[in-house]
Amino acid sequence: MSAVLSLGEVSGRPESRNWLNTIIKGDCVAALEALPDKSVDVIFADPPYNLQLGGELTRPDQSKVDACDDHWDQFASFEVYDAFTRAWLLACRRVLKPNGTIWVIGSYHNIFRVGAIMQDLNFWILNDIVWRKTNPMPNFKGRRFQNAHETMIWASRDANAKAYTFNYEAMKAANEDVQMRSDWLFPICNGGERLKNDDGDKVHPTQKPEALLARVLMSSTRPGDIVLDPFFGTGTTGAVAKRLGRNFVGIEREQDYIDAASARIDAVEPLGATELTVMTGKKAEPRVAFVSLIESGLMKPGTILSDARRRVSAIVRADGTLVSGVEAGSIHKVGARVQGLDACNGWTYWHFDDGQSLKPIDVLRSLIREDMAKAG
Amino acid sequence: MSAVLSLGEVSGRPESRNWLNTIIKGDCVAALEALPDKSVDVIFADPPYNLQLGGELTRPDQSKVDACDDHWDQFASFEVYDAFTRAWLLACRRVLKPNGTIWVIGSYHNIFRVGAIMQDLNFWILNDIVWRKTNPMPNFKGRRFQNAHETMIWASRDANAKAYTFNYEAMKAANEDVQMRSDWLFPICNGGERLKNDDGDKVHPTQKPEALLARVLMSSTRPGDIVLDPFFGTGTTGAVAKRLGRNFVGIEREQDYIDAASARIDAVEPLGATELTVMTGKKAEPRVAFVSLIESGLMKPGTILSDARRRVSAIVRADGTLVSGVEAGSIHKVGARVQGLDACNGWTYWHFDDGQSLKPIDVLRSLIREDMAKAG
DNA sequence: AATCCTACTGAATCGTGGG
DNA sequence: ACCCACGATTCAGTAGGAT
Repeated sequence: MSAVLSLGEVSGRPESRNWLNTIIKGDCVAALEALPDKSVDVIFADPPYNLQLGGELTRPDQSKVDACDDHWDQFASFEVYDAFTRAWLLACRRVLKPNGTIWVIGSYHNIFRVGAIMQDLNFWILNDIVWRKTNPMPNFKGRRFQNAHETMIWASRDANAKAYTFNYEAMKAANEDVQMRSDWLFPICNGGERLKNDDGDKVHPTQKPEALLARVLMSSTRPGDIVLDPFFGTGTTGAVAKRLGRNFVGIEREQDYIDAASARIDAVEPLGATELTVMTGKKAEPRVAFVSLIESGLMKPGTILSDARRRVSAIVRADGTLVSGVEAGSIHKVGARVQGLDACNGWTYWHFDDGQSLKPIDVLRSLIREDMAKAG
Repeated sequence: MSAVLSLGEVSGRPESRNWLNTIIKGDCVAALEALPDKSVDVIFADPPYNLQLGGELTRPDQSKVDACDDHWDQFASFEVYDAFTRAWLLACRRVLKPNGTIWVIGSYHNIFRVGAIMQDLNFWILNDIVWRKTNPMPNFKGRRFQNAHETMIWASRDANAKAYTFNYEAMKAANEDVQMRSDWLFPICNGGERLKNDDGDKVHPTQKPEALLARVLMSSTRPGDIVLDPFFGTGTTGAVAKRLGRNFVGIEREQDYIDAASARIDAVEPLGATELTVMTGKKAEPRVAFVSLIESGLMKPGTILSDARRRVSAIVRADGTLVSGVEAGSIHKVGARVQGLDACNGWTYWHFDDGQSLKPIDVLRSLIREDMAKAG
């Protein structure tokens, strides 16, 4: 079974990390306070939604809807819920690395309060993501629109944390080569994935689908990252993290949920390194200085470069700068000046003649990068 | 031109309503305070989003993105924005009829604060609606998911206000005969619908598509209702309200927007009554007592009724009650008892044999209702 | 064997009107 | 205010048994 730690067993010493890939049993805020500062890369939080349900709800066939009326979802007032929310978000903030990000999922019952508090605590919202359900529960009384989605807030630690992980190219490739949008379509957690106890009842009333977590982790973490889930429940976050080669830490109060999560995670087979290689765009690739083309002999000083239509030309100087008429400077700056623009990507703007046709100098950069990759 | 009222011209006397189908020029809160209590059916509000833009944003081709950097979208802090939001929401609340509803649209920059404040002010959220854009602006820097949606909150005045308007049947009919979901797909406003000035520049930076407003008003208002828009802008709400046979009131500070809105609304041709007839369900039809079937001779005492499969039968008594075995009572109560359920719609459960087949007694109720309609 | 029928279920702030 | 009768209202999917 996956290790389960009681609160007293958690080592707060940064070098220990005995809490890695374990479930910490205890209150969310107390457990968070046992973890060291700036120790996790990403947090996924699925807090109580504070549904304020009235009486019972029946379907048109008079069957009863099995509502989420668990004690842990009950709060006396908005004030109490807000205080709870502020406490766990603040504790999360301390544990999060400076360039880490946090995801919080909710519905209209709670997500507005959560989002406002996140902003108040200086988290910087990067996106709100809509999980569109393919198969939501209908509105049985015909008094509202069918509540067919939930909302996730994705935020960095603060507005200045620019170096958070976002696997833009991988998301784009996974989405027919267009940018991944802020609305995602997934079925609710059903069928074989849904954990049931011996009586055939669901173990947890609000188990999230693994596909949702997989997209969250694939987009905002790298293999080996540490993912914290302060409301672990039956461990969807842990199961997906393990499968995707990420480390997890879960916090959970209820022993039933811990037992189910632990067994579930044990059964997960991690994917191999090849499957996990994240598609990266140019951003993640090493920077190449234009001068290194000259240094490596791929480009000779004095070479004449031009734009794709040979309307503008420039001469390569030995120091890696370019001259075009009166303009001199980097490939980017000169490219911008000759076009009268503020900026320009010189790698794609400037071309060289290889004897047959004009090719962008970017192809030479690719050769350099291949060499860099071989060198490890 | 549509009438434009200055603040002093607004009549606060309930019987005057000289502000109907006008644009009130002035500050939002001040103008709201000039309107009488409980005087509007629905409010649609598109408040400033408080975008906190950093520097300029350029596309990959180095063209500049024309951001919404207007003075009215600038707030010094979250506190200032919150105070502003609370003030206009509170003013709206007083003006709203007890069974009225309010729509507020926003993005992740402001919608969480707005939603939390709405809850604090005791508005009762009915749905959050996601407007999915078919053609959102891309994320040019590749650092986030494409922000492809905006969020609307639909709320009643308080939790006890149950008699708000929701045209459930019309929405369902408009959606391939399944319930309308909380995620709506529309293009952003451009092309001929987008108002441009003589220079070809857009008149308003955030003009909303008429299709969005049309669904809002078709779902939550009836012809003749009064729709208030406290941030009228270029009058999309007014134009759609007029077209759909609803009355509008707009509040706007900027003369340029007022001029554009006024001319725009003048050009709108209202639809006729036939086109505007709202599809309704059984809920809207008059109640019929089962005994009136007997009184009118459509059903004779002693008739034997059964369920659709002839598994259960019952005898009609002269007083409009039913007997089935030991159970006796109304068609609903006996229907529930014989099925072991808490409730049952006797009109659809019980059937009679017309010599050819079993028909639900509901067809007889329809005949009664036809007679009632003829009689006026 | 393939198809059909029935039962069940999912984070739900889910009615109206007369006495 | 509460109480109670009336009677309106569901989509996608899974599971298992019947045809």
